[in-house]
Amino acid sequence: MDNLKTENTQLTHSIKKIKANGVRITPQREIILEYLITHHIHPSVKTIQAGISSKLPNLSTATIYNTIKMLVDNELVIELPNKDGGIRYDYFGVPHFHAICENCGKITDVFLDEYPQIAEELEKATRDKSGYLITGTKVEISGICPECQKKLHLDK
Amino acid sequence: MDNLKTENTQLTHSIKKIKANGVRITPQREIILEYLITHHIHPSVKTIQAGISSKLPNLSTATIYNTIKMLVDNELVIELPNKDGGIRYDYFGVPHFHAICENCGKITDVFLDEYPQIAEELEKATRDKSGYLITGTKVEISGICPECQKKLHLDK
DNA sequence: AAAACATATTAGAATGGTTCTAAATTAGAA
DNA sequence: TTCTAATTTAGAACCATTCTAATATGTTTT
Ligand SMILES: [Mn+2]
Ligand SMILES: [Mn+2]
Ligand SMILES: [Zn+2]
Ligand SMILES: [Zn+2]
Repeated sequence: MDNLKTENTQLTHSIKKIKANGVRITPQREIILEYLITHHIHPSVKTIQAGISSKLPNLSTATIYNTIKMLVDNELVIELPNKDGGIRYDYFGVPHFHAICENCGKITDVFLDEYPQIAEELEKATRDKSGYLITGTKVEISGICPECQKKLHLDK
Repeated sequence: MDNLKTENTQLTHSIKKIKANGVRITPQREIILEYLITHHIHPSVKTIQAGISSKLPNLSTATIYNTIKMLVDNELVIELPNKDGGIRYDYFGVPHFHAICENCGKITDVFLDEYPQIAEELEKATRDKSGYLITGTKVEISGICPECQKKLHLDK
């Protein structure tokens, strides 16, 4: 499995980056970060808590929120707020954008070679037209995922 | 003012579209819709309520939420969930995308002639790679608005 | 190694935006 | 005008997120 090596590398590099910013690594922080690196389901806080409950049975939700805030500040994780009031989280290694199912809420990664150039084009237009100082770009495509198309008899 | 004519036209057409779908028009609904068409600040529910309180002093928040849901179902309004837990709303006449200030929360429209083609390119990639049935696309550029750049002494 | 200090974690309370509920009102059809 | 289904309303309920203050842990200093 080549993914494992990549994910180990990502974990090592992320921890180094965090420490370089003078922030402590704790067992809680490392386990939450590892969960985010190894799970690509764009989990909510509740999903993260359930996913690591065997390793950290007494983990407080406050710690998850605090850790995520730290990871966002360190530009390792992005937030994906949704219409249902919750926020989902994504370890943002390789630039990509998202397809979101309006029926089941699933968030699917879309990797496109041209995406960085497209994002740059949109950012340049924003800079020129609005004068904003740009820090990041987010693209979300709404729709119905293949599984829900079947469920709802929308396929073919 | 040429905007006024456009906005009146948008109001008329929107009401026609709603009625065509068999939905009743009430004073509350018309006033909320008119507010959304004539204000481009991407307001929250609370901002909408404050903005029309002279016309509708007893307007319930439930009615605003219900009306917005109806307008979203009728594809006249889009929702912009944000990281602070709230949702902001946008009458979505001409396709465009948004710049969002991380400091003050302001949402600025960006109109770009090439945007519809770019959105179509991203949607095609999503269809091909993920099999989603696409219903809409959203682009959000994060950054610091010109006013906040001055406040924070980030300008020049 | 021990003490002192700074930082992080925890359980539970507080907050606040959104949704729900049930009674009163109203729009539009007949 | 009468009738009925849809809509509005005030306030309660819900639930994700933030806050609080006590406890625990890590880092640095002696
Ligand atoms: Mn992702
Ligand atoms: Mn807009
Ligand atoms: Zn789905
Ligand atoms: Zn600003």
